[in-house]
Amino acid sequence: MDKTSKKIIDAMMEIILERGYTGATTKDIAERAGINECTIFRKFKEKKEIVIAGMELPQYHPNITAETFADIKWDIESDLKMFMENYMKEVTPQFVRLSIGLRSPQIYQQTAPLIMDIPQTFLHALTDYLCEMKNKGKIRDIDCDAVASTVLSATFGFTFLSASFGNDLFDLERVKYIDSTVKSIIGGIAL
Amino acid sequence: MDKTSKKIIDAMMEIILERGYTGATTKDIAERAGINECTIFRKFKEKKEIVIAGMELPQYHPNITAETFADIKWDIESDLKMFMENYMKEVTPQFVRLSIGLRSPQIYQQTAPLIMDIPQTFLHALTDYLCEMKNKGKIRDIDCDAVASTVLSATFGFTFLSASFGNDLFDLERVKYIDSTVKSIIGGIAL
DNA sequence: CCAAAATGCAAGTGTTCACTTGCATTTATT
DNA sequence: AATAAATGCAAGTGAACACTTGCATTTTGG
Repeated sequence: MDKTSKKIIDAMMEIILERGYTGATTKDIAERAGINECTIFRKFKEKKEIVIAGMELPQYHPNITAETFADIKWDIESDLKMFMENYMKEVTPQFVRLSIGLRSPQIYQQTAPLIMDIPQTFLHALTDYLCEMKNKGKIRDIDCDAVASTVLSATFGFTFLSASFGNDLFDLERVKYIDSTVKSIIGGIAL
Repeated sequence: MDKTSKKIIDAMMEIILERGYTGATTKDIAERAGINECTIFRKFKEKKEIVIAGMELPQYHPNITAETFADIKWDIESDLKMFMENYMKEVTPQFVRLSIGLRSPQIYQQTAPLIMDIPQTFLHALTDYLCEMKNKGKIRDIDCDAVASTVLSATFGFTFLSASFGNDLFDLERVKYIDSTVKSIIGGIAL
């Protein structure tokens, strides 16, 4: 990846964050990248391609793979926390806001698979983990798919709502949220 | 609200669902509404106004108020289910997809408060409920804010992810998800 | 039936946008 | 130093878009 292309991608991503995909005009991109507008089209066939190329950079594509959740201790509390923490470490508020911009209908077809990949990886890893824990007899006889869905939704939901509405909605730190969520799901809130 | 304005709003909302706000051109809107383009501007000062007017219609604005969650039985299991079910009844997949379109930067400033209002109402109602349950000695001595945040996130997360990715992500019915989530949070999954 | 209001129709305006072209200049490679 | 590749510059193109105007026609309400 040459420097010029990188500058173009960076500028595009910055502006998508601020004003969305359609709000990112090639003129603006060129200005922010400090290059000439026509250079954009020497590097990329069309505007769309900038985003697609950008999403392939690790910088703009949270590195969530099976290995992200490999540090398992076979202790349900610390492991669930690890799952949630490692997800939130990769899926930053900035990426969430960016991914909203990447949902622009003009590019969604191309970006959707890459966006969906993240929850999917989380879900599979967690489901596998819970099943193993069940087999080991370390947790109750639960529906692993369903519980994994709950943890994913709780993790994604908090991440998304925090990124969208900031402290206007939640009056709660990430660490405290994870701690409380894990405790509830493990120990329950009933008497 | 006269019939013509309603037709314009309906057409606009339909197209936003399909192609987003910027993808909804006034020409398209007029065509789908079966009226002339210039009529749009006789009814609305500018394109933005169509969306704003639309969001004030109950049809396009989930009716989530304190009363939505008023049917409390003071039984933690059925009440939590009620909270989640009533949220999901109002916040349909269609509204979620629409609300993604309503995040277009050109209109987000106006639409954001109306969108944020929904999780906020849920959160307040649930926090109040949990505190009362705690005072009644019907649940453990939990952090009500934190647990309410977990339930909101789990509810919103599932709704949003389902609406976004459909069955490609979750292989799970709404009812089953709610049931499993509530059971986990109440009873825990630990031995 | 009549007047007023609403809508249609057709044409147009000015702007913005993605994308192009031809040529001059800079930068990198050998 | 010579050559080739990358970039700048300036101007432009054609299309699409939000929004307008003037006038004819239809619909509505008293």
